[in-house]
Amino acid sequence: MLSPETRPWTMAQIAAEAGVSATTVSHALSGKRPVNPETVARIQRIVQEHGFVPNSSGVRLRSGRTGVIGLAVPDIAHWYFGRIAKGVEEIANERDYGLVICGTMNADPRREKRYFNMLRTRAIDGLVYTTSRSMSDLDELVTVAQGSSIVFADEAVDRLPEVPSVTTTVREGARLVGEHLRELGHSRAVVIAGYAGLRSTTERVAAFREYFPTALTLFGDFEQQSGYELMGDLLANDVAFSCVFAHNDFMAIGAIRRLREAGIRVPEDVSVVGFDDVDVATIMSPALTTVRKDMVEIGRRSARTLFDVIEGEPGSARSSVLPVELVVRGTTAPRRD
Amino acid sequence: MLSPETRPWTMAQIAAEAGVSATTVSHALSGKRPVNPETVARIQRIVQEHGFVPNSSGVRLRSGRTGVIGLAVPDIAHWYFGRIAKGVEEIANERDYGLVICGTMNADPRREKRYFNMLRTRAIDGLVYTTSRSMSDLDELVTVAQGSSIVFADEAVDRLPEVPSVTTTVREGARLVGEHLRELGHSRAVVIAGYAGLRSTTERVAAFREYFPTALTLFGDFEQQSGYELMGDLLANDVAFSCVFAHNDFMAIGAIRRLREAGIRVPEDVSVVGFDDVDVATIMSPALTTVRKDMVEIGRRSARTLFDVIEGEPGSARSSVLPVELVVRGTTAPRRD
DNA sequence: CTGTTAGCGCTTTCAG
DNA sequence: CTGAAAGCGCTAACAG
Repeated sequence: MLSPETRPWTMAQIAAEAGVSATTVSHALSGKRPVNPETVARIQRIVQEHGFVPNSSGVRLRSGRTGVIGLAVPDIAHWYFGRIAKGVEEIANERDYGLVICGTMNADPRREKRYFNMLRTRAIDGLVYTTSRSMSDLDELVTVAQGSSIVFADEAVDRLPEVPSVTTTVREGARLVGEHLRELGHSRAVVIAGYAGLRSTTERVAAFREYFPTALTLFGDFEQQSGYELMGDLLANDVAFSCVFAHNDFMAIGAIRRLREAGIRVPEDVSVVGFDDVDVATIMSPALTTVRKDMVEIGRRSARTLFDVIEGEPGSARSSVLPVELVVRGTTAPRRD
Repeated sequence: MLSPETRPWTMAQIAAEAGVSATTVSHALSGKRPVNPETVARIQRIVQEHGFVPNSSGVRLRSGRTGVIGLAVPDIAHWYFGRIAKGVEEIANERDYGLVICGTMNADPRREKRYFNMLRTRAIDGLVYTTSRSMSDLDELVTVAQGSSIVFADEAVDRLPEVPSVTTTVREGARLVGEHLRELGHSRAVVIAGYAGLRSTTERVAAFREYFPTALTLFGDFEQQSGYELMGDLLANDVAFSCVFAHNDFMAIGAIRRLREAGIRVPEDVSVVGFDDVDVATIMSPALTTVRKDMVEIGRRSARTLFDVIEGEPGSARSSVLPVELVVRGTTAPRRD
């Protein structure tokens, strides 16, 4: 770019310069076999001088490994997946792996094909896969999963039970919410749920029903707007309720906005609980009662599990389920008639 | 992983199976030279059957290109850098490039070394570099920048004027803020600025001074907490002001929180303006008056510029400066005595 | 239309 | 302690 043609030095050139063979340079740098200290010193000097670093394509072809893992997320700009990415990146970096991010744009098939191919072409050694909705091309994933290193983060895929996953106790989270609202004296609840196709949605709906068996359940898309609109529908239809369980904080925030516009106070008239514990939950006023999921930890754990798959004893990679925690803040209050 | 040893097929094996040479397989797949249609068909079939895809390490070693670009960001989980990443990813994907994300953890030297090395080892073809503070190891960057493809996103580096950058008209943004507050009748302002070492900070401070020449300026770190604390200092010292210009929305939000705790109303008693226009700015109430920067577009433009550097005519890559826009919402109001 | 050869840059036998 | 040679998987020149 700046200098027109700065072809980097090759090991052979360094070797020539040092008056030794490439083999010796290789070993001097890796320490994988004894080399005369003087020779090492000389090589080091020349390496320093030219800023030589072994070309990674050569190393990769030779070793059959890339030193890179992939992370597939629907949208990297999303708070939720950003946190996961942070955790994955942290561990990858620790292990001296690179991380390539594949945005799936909410399951755009062309995009998905692309990172499946990265696995197939051995451009990456493994993949952490996340999704916020049901897969567009599950069949292809099933094929690719054979003989590849994959870990599902946050959401497992039912059809692939053998693939390790890192999930959370969402069922327990929903129970905590139900219990909390019951203790506050509420008896009529509505649920603004996540995607209908996700296991985590089904589980939460079922668990919440243990406390509110007849709770009306509407399915949204995890975006604020959908919480807003679904709440609008509820109000337009005169549904009677004194509390809302939203399957994530963004939808909860949207629902609260809609309630306020209708002159309904939160938490005085209606209690609202979210899920995930986004940053905003503490900023808003009143602060949002929610269920905390440690997204960064999900990322970390997923990456570690992936490395178990890649480097560990066969079968050493185990699925794990991380705990969640109810955080009671200001959007829930005792029922008032 | 699942199947114990599924070594992928090599081109040579496919060739043997098809009764042709590897060369022919290569050309049949790439179309770079005519191949007998029947032969092509046969090869296609075998390729399909075994799910063959050319090993990328081989291709890379041969071609000298990796088909991957890097993105260095302080923290991928941060709203700001997530947006940039989204834009970069979008364009990379469009060009069939992979994107590796390098978290610099706010300029951790070990981390920075790591992705500089990726450039050096030719593990990536180019790098989009962002920073939120002054560089930890500018000298190393200067060295690496020689003969490598780099683009600075969002913040240019003064010592490297030849490196293309994509920035915004922050100066103009600060002027708009000054003008707006003047028009509302304010005469005493304080500034909660960004890192002192950044050009964008200096520029904004200077531009705002055109309207409020004596505005007290405190430097923060772009985090909410710092806006909160700096506002605390201002209050503790009885500084007289009726409006605040914060260099980003998070600090603005922190400052507002602190003002409220002190019983000072926004915007009735004090007007507050942020910068960037984060999602939360619209959610909070009153909604935040701020200056909108299109972060995703910065990402896109940076990636395009990087591809100009990598693939374009030498010298075809140009720095660009994107516009910003004042968004007047609810946290600013006419001065009241 | 097709094959042979060579070589990208590296590491690892095997042989001194 | 060191080197020569082979080969990872692919493709471009050079022959047919």
